[in-house]
Amino acid sequence: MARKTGSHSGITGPAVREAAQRLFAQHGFAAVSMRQIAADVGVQAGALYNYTPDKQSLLFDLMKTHMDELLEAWQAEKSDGTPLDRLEVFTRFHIRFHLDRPDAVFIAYMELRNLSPENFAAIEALRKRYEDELEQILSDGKQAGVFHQPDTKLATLALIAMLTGVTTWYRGDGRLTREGVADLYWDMVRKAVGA
Amino acid sequence: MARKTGSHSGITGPAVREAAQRLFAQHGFAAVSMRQIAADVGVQAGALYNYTPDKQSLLFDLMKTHMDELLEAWQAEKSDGTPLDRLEVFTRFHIRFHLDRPDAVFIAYMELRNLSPENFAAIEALRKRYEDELEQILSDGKQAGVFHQPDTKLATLALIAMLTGVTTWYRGDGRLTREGVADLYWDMVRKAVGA
DNA sequence: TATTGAAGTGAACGTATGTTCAGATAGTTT
DNA sequence: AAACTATCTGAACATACGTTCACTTCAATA
Repeated sequence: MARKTGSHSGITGPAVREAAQRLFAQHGFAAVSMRQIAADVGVQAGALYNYTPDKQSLLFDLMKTHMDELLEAWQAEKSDGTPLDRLEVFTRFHIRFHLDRPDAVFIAYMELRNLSPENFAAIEALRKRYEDELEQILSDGKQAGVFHQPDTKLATLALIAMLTGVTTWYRGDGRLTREGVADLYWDMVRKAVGA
Repeated sequence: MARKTGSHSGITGPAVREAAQRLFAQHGFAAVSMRQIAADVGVQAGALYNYTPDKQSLLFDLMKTHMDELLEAWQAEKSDGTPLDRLEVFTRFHIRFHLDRPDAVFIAYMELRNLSPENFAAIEALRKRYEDELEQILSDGKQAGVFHQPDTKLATLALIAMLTGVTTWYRGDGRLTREGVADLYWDMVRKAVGA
């Protein structure tokens, strides 16, 4: 957490978090040293401790912020239409949000092991809340007779894995636009639940 | 690589690889020390260097062996039926193979960043060969008019991500059997490609 | 029984780690 | 101009790392 206000030249809390996010995503949490992060923001290692109590908190802050933003963005985007409409909105939202934050997504999925037990539980709870949003849509759609997945919980996990996978291969300079990718995933999601 | 034959009490090459696999999967490659691996097999750190030239080679051996086994097992399992039959065989094979090796799968997907460039290229080539197996099935099925995915390459990546995701949540003591899980994934895969 | 040689020990190597802190630096306030 | 205070440096702390190696151990061989 940053101090009140920078008084001289100075780096910023966000700058530290951005550098950490980039480096953690590129090399992994355990493989990145505080000195590397410091060098990236142009400062000595000791100065980082004005912005974070320790390295572990830096990781947790990144993951917590990411999950909070995910849930908040979804609350702002979700709508009240038919299950089919809601599923399409969810699919396109998920693709867009994740393509916008490849580093944060990578960290959120890969560095869970490096969290302390309490921190891990906190992140898992947020992840579950997000999964529940999709599960509710699938559940409503099945009740309405428009979706036909035999197991709603498994379908939830399978679809999220499929959608999140986009971050592992999509490159902005490839043959597909972001909208094109979303269209194609939506086609598969809709069919997968039998709608 | 292990020496010819143990002459006294002795650990074994496989024992070292198994300990490394378990620990790498649990805590991550960079977070596990050679001393931890040594302690796990009941030996001092220096003794490990009778079985591997260095830590990096230990990781590469694990990933290479995993990918070789994956491709070899698939070659033994794949059949010559209709595209729909072949897709079902692939789906059930993938689920079964991956559920049998959660640690190896975890490492193969999470530790790519810790490989040297040459080692990375080698693993990526093997992964691509596996993806091509599924892509060929999807391509044949589309040509035959039985599958209807608009983009075969994306469908390949999406389906593999969906199927591989099973390792992140499946626990043997849960409510679903391995066969039940395979049935449910097969239902989604079939529908997702419009068959 | 004497010899061999692979397997393992335990200490050492140089280097790197996360974190702390006294002191220097320099805007801001009085 | 003086006092204040947030910021950053640079050195130091204890600990850990991957790797090497002279030496011991001990089953198998001759």
